[in-house]
Amino acid sequence: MASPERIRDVSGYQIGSIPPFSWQPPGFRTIVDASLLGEPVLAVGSGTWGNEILLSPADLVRAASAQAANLTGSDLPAQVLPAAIETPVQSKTHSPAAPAATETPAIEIPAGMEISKLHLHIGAEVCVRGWLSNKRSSGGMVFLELRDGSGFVQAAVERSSVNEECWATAQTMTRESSCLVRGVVKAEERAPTGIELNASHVQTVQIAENFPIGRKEYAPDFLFNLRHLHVRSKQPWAILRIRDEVFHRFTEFLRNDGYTRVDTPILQPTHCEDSTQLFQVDYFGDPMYLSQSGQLYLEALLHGLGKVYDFGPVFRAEQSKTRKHLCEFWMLDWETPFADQNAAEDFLEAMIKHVVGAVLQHRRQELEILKRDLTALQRVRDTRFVRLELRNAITILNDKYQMVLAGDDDLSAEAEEKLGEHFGVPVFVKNYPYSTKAFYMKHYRDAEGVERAICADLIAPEGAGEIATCAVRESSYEKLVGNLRDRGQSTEEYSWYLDVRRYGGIPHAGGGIGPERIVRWLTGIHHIRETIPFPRTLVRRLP
RNA sequence: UCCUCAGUAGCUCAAUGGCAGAGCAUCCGGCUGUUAACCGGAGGGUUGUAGGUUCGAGUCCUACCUGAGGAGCCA
Repeated sequence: MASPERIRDVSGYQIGSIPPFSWQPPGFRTIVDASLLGEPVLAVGSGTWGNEILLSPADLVRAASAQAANLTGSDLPAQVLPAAIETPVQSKTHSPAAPAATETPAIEIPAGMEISKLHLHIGAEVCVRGWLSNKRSSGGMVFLELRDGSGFVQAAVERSSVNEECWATAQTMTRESSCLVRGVVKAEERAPTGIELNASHVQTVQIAENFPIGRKEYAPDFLFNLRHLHVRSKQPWAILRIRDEVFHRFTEFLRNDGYTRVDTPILQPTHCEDSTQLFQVDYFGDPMYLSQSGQLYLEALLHGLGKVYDFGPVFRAEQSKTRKHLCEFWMLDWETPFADQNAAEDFLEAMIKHVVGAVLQHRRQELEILKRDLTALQRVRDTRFVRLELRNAITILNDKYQMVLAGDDDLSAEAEEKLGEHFGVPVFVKNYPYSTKAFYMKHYRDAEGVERAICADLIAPEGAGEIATCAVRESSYEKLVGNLRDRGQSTEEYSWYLDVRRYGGIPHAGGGIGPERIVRWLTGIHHIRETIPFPRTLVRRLP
């Protein structure tokens, strides 16, 4: 099989590129030889954009190999191909009536090139398919700032180098119109991204109406009312791409470590946490509740599948109105058999570092758009997290930050911020009083007679606050029953959960992560509602 | 749920109790290297709602609505 370098040398194209059909490198003119005609991924199109051929990376490898064997001298395929293979042209609408103004017109869709890959094709003629995110003009020049989801690029349209129709299109195209722009890719330091498309052909797919969001600062309420349109802007783009990276890298880490993803029910008959408020729904006449955590189900699954995690939306009807709370958010719970608290903390730390490292590596452009301080994230990636007993954390806060906290007070938002500021890396605050924690946590009586849960909250720096939590679960049937009774809870409601302890119970530990809080922290974004495509908060239910 | 603040053009904001203003956006015109381009012109108003004080209220008072920030709770 040919190496990527070999393919590039022979063809002048990198793996993954989409050479136009008319392209004919020396000694390689019949790239599509007879042996390739049978490949289903091969597609040739002919339309206003010229004859074009789409090749997958695998095709390129095969093509380069084939060239070495038998390409020389054969020129049959050039005549055979267009008739032999169907064109990838979108079928036209059959409606005899003229389309309404807002209807997307039937057009021939040319092969396109993602903006994020343009830098690999300097000098090539390509077609960018996307939207006009902004437009600037200067006499005989129009600069089209294009967006296709993968990135942003500026196309320069010069009056003297396009036809009348394309010039008129470029001049009159409105912001957010969908369009096809063909041109030669070139390095251009005057362009915002250093790369520019020298446009030869401009065509609109649909002219956009006057877009309600301009290029300026707006109040949050205005933007969230238009969230369905705001997601086209650069800041949401950067945040949601970092969100994607975070979500992906968590599941990647867990899978690589042998964890099985198991999904827990969203409709649940009981509370998982005993403190938070639930959304109630009517379930064929009976009350059910939207999940606030899959934790209890995950513990049952652990006894069948070993290392497990779940990842999905959860719902809390708390009257919380802060920049750290959503009513609908995603939660990742994991559970590890035969693990103790130290193992849970080490695992959580490794997982967070994996995610932070991946975001630094793969989402650099997005972090720069958000003007994020990278050194703070690099320090997190490279430094061991702090581990601290709650009482020691309180001593630090009282001594160094003039706070007045008792030995077993829960940490306030201000206390969390000070703690993050003090260390500059995430801090595990360990062993809270059991009375403030959930009934399923294993607990012990300390030297001063305080009943403490074996647990830790992970507090992130830079004002991010609590981003994750982990704990050892109570594995004794009798003690769990006692925990529920002490709190006045019905053991009948939790009978299935208690049942798990009766058949080969084991010590185990696990935790929960709030990915949106991680995203808020990594992006440095002020409010958590920016970290989810369509936020649900106390005051927001639309769009 | 509690505390604090805000609401004026499509958007961001001005306006001592005395004529309702600017920038951006939109439309028209100009400019062959723009970077939220720039320059010239035009259109655009039930000042959140209801009531009150006053010769006169965007401005003062009361209630309500909406939003923002913070608290508690949590991921």
